[in-house]
Amino acid sequence: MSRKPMVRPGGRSARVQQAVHTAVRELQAEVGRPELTVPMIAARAGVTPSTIYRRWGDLQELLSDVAVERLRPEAPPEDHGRLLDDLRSWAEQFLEEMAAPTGRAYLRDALLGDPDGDNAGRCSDYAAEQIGTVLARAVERGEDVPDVDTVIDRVVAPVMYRILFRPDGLTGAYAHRLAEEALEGFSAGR
Amino acid sequence: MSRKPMVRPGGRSARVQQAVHTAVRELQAEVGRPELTVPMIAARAGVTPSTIYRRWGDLQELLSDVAVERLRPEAPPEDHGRLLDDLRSWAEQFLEEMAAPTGRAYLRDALLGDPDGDNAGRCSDYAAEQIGTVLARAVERGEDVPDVDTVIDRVVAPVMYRILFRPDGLTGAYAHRLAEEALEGFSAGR
DNA sequence: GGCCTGACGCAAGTAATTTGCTTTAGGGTG
DNA sequence: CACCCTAAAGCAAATTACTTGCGTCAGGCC
Repeated sequence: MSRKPMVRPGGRSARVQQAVHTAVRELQAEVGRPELTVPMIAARAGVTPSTIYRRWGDLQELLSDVAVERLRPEAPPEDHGRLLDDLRSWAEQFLEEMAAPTGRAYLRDALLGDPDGDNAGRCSDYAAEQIGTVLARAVERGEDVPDVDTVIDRVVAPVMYRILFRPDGLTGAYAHRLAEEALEGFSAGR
Repeated sequence: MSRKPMVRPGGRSARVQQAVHTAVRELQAEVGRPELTVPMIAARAGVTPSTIYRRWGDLQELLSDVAVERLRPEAPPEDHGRLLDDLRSWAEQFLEEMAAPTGRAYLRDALLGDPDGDNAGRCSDYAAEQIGTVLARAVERGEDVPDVDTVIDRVVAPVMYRILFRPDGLTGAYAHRLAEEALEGFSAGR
């Protein structure tokens, strides 16, 4: 029942979706997010506005789609050979990416135009996947590890909460501390 | 530099603000959030649309204002005579309030139309204040207590994260567990 | 009590959104 | 491979929302 159809690559829908997404990214860079309008995007994408309205409903849902795409991690987390180091480093990068002005903007957009919580769920899945990778590696090495959910509660949630609700004074050190505390009581704990 | 002036009660601005906020709440109940429009609110409040646009900028900022008001806690947390019980009970109520459809909607609105993060900060302050009260009482009793920030990281943040990103399967038991874990290592811990 | 400022009302102009109808691309079937 | 059938796109008119300039008024401050 989503407005985002599962289009096969190569079809016309796919080309339109591609063109529109590209147009959004280009225009975001050129004129800035607050000046963006649906007709402007449509013109750039070589599409009529009504197409966008019909497919995405409104600007916010479209931006939400684009934002989620950009929040998808591009590479698996770095491997430092030890859970504590992996998690610390991942948390730090995660925080830096999300707390940067551009990251925060994407995050807001992703949450914003998301009536059914679908895109938000996707963001959460990305993080869970990354953490799953880190933990799986540690298990492979024979380390004793916590649940993915525990790490989400102890690391991801605090970072997100602070980014969204109290955006001041976020440092890499904070991310490190969270990672360490999340591992207390496990073999990887300090 | 906010668009929300600190109007003294009794002035005309105050009356307009009051009328508009009331109109928003009434119409939210009557027609539902997605059907809300600025002209509709203006008509109900007995005000011209341009007044709303000039004062709030757009619908989202107005809704954000209204939402923050409704998220303000109405009473101090219950006193059960023991930190663990106080925190458990508070966390449960907090979760229930925020996870309910209406609470989630307010939360989203509050975050949503909030360019400067001002309203989000206010929400966080509300929670911090409530927790501060709970902890202060415990100190009064001679209990050993964690920081407000620790409780926020361990209880508030996970609840909020799940509400925003993974809205399924939230139960009071989860809130209890978070409260208990937040107090581990303190005199109130189980 | 009389100015002065900031906020509101009004109305005209501009831009965005919705909608009904037509056209077309491209997948499915024989 | 050609033909239909449907989902999605184009087009254009109608509606609705938003912006803006200017006149007016309330109410705070001498």
